[in-house]
Amino acid sequence: MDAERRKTLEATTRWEPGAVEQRVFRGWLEGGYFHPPAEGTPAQNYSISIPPPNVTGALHMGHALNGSIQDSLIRLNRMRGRNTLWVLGTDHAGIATQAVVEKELASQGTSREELGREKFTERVWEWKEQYGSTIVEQYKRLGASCDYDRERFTLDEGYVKAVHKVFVALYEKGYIYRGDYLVNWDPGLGSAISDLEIENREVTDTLYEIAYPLEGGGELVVATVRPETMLADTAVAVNPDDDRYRDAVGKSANLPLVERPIPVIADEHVDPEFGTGALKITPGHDPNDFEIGQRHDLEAFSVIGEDGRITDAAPERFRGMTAAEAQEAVIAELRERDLMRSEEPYTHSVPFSHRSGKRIEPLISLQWFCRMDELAKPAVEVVEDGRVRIIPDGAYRQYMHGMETLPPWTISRQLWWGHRLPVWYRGDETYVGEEPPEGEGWEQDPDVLDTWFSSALWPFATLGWPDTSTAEFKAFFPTDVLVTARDIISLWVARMIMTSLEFTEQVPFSDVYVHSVIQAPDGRRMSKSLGTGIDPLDEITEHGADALRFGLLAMTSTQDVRFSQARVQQGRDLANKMWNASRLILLNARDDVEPAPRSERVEDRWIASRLQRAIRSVTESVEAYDFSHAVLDLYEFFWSELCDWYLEIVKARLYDGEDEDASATLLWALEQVLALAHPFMPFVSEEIYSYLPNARAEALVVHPFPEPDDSLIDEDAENEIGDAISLTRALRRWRDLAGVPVKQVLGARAAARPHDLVSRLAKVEFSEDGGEPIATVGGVELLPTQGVDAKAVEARIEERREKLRGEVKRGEGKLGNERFVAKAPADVVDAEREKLAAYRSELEELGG
RNA sequence: GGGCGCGUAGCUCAGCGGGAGAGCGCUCCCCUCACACGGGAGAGGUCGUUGGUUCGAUCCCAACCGCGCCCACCA
Repeated sequence: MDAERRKTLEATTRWEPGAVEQRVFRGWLEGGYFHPPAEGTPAQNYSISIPPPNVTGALHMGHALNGSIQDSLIRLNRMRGRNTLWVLGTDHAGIATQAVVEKELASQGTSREELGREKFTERVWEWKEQYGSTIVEQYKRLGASCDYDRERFTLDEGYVKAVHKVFVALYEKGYIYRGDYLVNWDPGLGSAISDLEIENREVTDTLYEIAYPLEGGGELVVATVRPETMLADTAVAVNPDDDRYRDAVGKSANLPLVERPIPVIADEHVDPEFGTGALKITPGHDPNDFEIGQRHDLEAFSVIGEDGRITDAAPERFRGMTAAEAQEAVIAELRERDLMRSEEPYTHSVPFSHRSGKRIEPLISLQWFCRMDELAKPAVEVVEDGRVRIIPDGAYRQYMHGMETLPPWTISRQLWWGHRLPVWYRGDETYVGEEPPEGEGWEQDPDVLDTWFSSALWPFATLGWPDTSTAEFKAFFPTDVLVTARDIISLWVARMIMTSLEFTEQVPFSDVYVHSVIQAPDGRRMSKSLGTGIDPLDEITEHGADALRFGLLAMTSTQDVRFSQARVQQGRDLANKMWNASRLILLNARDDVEPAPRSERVEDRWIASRLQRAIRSVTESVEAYDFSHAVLDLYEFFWSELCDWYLEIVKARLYDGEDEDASATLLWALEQVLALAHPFMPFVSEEIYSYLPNARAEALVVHPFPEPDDSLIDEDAENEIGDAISLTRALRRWRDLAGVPVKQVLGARAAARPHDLVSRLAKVEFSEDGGEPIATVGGVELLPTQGVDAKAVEARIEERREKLRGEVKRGEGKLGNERFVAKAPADVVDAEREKLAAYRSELEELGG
């Protein structure tokens, strides 16, 4: 180490992530470590495609956790020498992006309509060029080792080809079709949306009971919260087993206000217990009614149009009203004609658009759909037979559950930003093809595809598909693992599996790891609009990327978790600890020794052995996607075993400068533990690594990941040092309770002299001096010493005796139980006997 | 309504058949030449309730009480 760097190391007594992280990251980029050659086979290589963030997005806590996990896996495998690719890219996010740009236009006093479609999409592209890389830059701050030279976008040229090919192929198979069906109309967006983009909210409406006069006298009373939709009623349904209405079935009712006869039908769906047991059927505005209508061959039409106004299908006097106005008018007329039977407040859940937040208006609309059943079947099979593993179990069950019923997917959107449907019309003709049709007069369908349609192709479309001969596709597809959160299992994960099987005949990834959703500290959803969001970039600025990564990994589990600032601080503290422990080693170790575990001294064998166990447990945890234990085991080893014990033990030998073993062992252990930590805390570990003498690799990012070496496991050394640690702690406890000042050396005597470290760390001086001991701690007799508070000593001893009496009693009771001795496993009984014996002898040592 | 999961130290969470753990917080002592983002010592829990299985249950089973999520929605 040159003098300049040495000075820096000496002067920097705290890990200061800010400037260092940026510098280290530049070094990685310049080294080209994130940009693997497209060579080798998918089996040899390791690859992950990132769940593409929205171009409009900013890094939130979910991305930060998601990225931390993927980066840990990517770095681990890169260090294992595999050709490793983390595919980066962004999603064009139709609705979100269009909304952002429209907002910008509004502030400039213009609008999408004013610009026209072509100009508008140009503006969106401009916006994308200018701001689209924001989130990508934010991933860099997290330390994400994505391949920034292979960034993809769901609307780039090659990707468009993939989308068209898939659309056309599914159309030709008959899975994709166009038709008039009931869809979820989002009035805020002015577009149809899919079932998966809906959330249900509790709403209090008024439940109206309305009388429908029956043919030949009498009436049927139906209940509804949307009286205006009665204008589109095509039947009244009752349960076939409902005696009350047996006679009515088959008759016809007169639809009030419209004065149109509608049949009374019997259908299982009707719950006789609810309301009056009679249900008005409106196939044009209610999903259940739509189904019932299909079963009974009823006409389906909407009286509320896409513009939210009453259509010509309704009686003239209502036409052109908004739905709300129509509701008032309908209610007024019903009251006037004395057909309103009751009005009660009613709380129920109602669909709202995830996108615009507006209440969904189900209505009949001409849209494109994709049937899912055929695609779903193989996607269930590959998960059942283990070709795709979904971890943890809960997520597996959710996946399976979600696949049970898959209604057709509405794939067309009435937007301008996105993949335009490869569909052209001319008069009654429809042309579907990857290229525009020949001839005059064709008009392309104005709609674009649901963003998830293109996302569903992500793992293979990003690698060159439909061209399966690209080097990237051949080297990296299928990918290894998909890392995501629970909320998009059905929306995205399932569809990727479906399309991949359909078009590449391979699974897109062999593992799906589903991680926690991070909630706000108070347990609510973390969201900007609720004001509960915590910005990961603030955490990075304040505590460093390593701290945030550690914290998030330590938090995550198989269920949702609350964000814990304390865990991030724990990560920050660990980074600082790593930095400082390394300073101690690097500034004092000899640089003329070969880093290697030395076996002369028991404590050197001990740390080597403990390190192997740490490597094993950390490795096993990551491989099982148990990041929290991986990172906490690393913490425990580093802080407690390496720093608190080993460094304190070897310090003197290190300062001494003569001892080669201490330097060799320490430098070796440091290199190993830095490598072990690197996937999780890449910045500190890389920075420290740059100071190592005799470093094995040009950078830690490509240093071999440590593998546990069983030949270094030394149980004798572990026992010996373990005993010494226990004794040291017992002596320190005694000292504290007896009020002996920290600096006061205690005189002591022991039959078998304990390890030197006890003497030094517990400040005890062993001698052969005679004299009556004032206390016995773990076989060590403590001699009278200045500063001992005799009363405290006696109190403490009595306290211990009391505890021992209790333990002895407990042990005797247990062993006195014949059934325990007879039925419990022998080793359990033996252990109980040993414990009892130990307690008895210690109690005796303390004088009863 | 169906499915999944959770109730363990003041807080956030591990543990899941043989004597309760971590981080933070709290108390006491220490600015000891790597680190006060530090070191040493400690207090704190009838492991939601009630039954059951077992020699033994925080851990398995059942019921109940709270809480969360997902799916389907009885108008």
